[in-house]
Amino acid sequence: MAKATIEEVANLAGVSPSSVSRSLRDVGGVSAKTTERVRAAAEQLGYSASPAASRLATGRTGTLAIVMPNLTRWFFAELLGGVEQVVREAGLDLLVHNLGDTETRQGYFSSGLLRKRVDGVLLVTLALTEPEIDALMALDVPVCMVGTDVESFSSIRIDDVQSASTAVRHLVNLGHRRIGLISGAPDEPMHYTVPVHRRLGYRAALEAAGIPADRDLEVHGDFTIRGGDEATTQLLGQGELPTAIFAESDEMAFGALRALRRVGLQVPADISVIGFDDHPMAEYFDLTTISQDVREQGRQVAQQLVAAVSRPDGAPVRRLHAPTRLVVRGTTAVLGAEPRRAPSLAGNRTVPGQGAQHQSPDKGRRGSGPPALARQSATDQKERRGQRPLAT
Amino acid sequence: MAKATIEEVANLAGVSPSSVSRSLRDVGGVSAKTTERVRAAAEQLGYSASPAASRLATGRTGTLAIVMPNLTRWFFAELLGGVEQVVREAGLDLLVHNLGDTETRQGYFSSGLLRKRVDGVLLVTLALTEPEIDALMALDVPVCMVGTDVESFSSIRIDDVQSASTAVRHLVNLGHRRIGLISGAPDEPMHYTVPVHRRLGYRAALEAAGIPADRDLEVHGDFTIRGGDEATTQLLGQGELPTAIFAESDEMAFGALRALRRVGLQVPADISVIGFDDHPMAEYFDLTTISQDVREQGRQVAQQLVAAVSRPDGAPVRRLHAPTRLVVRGTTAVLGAEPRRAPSLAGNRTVPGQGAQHQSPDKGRRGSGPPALARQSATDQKERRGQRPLAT
DNA sequence: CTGAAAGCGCTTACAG
DNA sequence: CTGAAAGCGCTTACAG
Repeated sequence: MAKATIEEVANLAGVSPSSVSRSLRDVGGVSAKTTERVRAAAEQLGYSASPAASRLATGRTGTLAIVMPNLTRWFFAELLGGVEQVVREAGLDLLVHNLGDTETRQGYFSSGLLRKRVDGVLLVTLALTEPEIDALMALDVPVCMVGTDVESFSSIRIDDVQSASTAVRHLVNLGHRRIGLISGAPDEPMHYTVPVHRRLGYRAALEAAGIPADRDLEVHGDFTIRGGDEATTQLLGQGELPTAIFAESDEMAFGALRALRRVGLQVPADISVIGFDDHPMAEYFDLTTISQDVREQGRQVAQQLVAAVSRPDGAPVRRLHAPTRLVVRGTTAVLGAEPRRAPSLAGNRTVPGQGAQHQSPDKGRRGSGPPALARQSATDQKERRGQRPLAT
Repeated sequence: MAKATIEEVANLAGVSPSSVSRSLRDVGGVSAKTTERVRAAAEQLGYSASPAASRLATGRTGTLAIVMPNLTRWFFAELLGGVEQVVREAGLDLLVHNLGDTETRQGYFSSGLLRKRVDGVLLVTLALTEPEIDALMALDVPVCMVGTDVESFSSIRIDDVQSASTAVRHLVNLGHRRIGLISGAPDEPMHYTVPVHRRLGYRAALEAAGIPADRDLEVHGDFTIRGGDEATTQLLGQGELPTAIFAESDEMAFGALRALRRVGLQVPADISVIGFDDHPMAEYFDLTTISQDVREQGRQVAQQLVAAVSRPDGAPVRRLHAPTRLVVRGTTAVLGAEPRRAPSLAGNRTVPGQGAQHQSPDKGRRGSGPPALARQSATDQKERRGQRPLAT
């Protein structure tokens, strides 16, 4: 029953397969009466067209692929959630490919694993090499990217440089001048651009504030909790302590908080910490951070790809910037301020992190909390003034 | 070039399409010389067979689908990681379907979204209704399940009842008798069985210890941090305090820790907390918990499905049990023991949680830490003796 | 070992 | 509006 063919439906309805095909796809050119009869017959037989046969006949696969370097880390899982939703609602299939290790990536794009198999490809935080770009273009289908971009393809990404600058400027505005950086691994095989850009933002903000660079304050944390912990320990082990730390990801910031607690340093009384991402646990730790709506980025890039796929003439290359915003919580404070206050679970204040090209309609998680406390102070004012983008 | 057909390859190699097809698929019955010529021609043209055409001709799609109620929560992302790896290595495509909301689930299985589209289906923590089971069987392809099971399909799952009992027994063995339960939502639309089973295990362990049930000690936490926080607050607001809490997930345990800290209760000096899952953050919080290797479960069930798919005669139904183990960290202690020790980051002791049917070969994350400290004590001894499974 | 031919189940000009 | 026919690009008995 589940295996009914178009011919069986045609026989039952007393029409030709052509009419069945036309009726079921709503392409018009069929009388209402025929359509009705076909619908009934199809329903009765539980018929749905064989995707393989349709694909062969039309040349369109009705399938998109998302290619990611990781499936389990928060960013990637969240992004996948947004993408899947849009793709499903568009009635397309979504293939998931994980390029977790270098071997898998090696030759992946030229291997023909995608060839003739998908109508469009979504690349996530992959910095492409020239041969990889060529192989993708040879696929002759729309390609969109998240988190990175190249000349030929559409993309969506946050401005990592600006956003990192905003984070560091927040610390500077609080009076900090000795600010440590915990960066992701700079030389790993996937060529992530994120650590490079966030470091640039860090340095730019320092320079703009007239603070001389000190390479001893830049340590590596591998984007993990453990890495952040170890990097912080390294930071604390060398000469004069920093009064603030910027971690390029919240997970590294968590590690930093642990390392600081272990040696008895109070946050933010002794040292301020700011992260990046607004990971679900960031609120738990009352962590000041740069927030980005990853799920929304997934939705938007998926919409873009879905639209591109249905255009016979190639879609124009569009480069979207997703907004970020500074979320001030309890782990940052004025340099040398009075001892710690009681930890506050509510009361996040949010400030736009950069020129927002569009505003996310989804405020879900945050919106469900208690109303923000009004914590106005001179510090806040200073912070707000500091929000003008740096000329980078 | 990427669009070469089998005919073009045949022409270039000077053979028939039949020979090309046979050569490229290694089915034998072709001379070495022909194979060689075909390989060269295919390579030169960058040829790979059109999946749509192959599928139509063979009736096999080379595709598996994984159907999940959620993509972003840790458990699901981790499982997907394990599944994707095995499926990719088997040379099959993986389609991801998210049944996040009730509407999407409504009619999903009968909708024909899977029909003629996949060679096998993986269902994750979905408690199926009878109509859903029927619709799946009508698909006439192998179906495997994770976390739940039904008569007709193969599955892998941990023993939630036994494992929850192990958790509560751990508390009982430490002298606790007034033990609160933070359970997941019992009546949500997805019909998760996990909260039901873990609650059964909780009650069974209490009963086996001769501790009378007290329904006031059972509260709901929605499987989220916030839910765990609120549930704990509820628990603290009613009469005599519990001396220990079992949270049915680590995330709810995190929420509990936060609520306890907020009211100034010391863990474990004033109150013990045990979670469930061994979430990546559990180690961070030094949380005693029940550990399961979710990625390995994904690998195993994927292997099972891959094997079933390649068997023309249906594969036998097999029900695997994945092991769990009690991981004793710093949030549980003997009732009324001396005040808190310094928090320890290393030094987890692990004890088998239940009769392990197979042993996970992957000890990755845990193995990379510092060597375990020897923290032998009377408590440990008691705990070890307590590991015999309850007759549930 | 090799190839001609039929067939998989659709879609889509084309003719009426 | 409707249908016969060709074609999408493979695979696989079948005959040699």
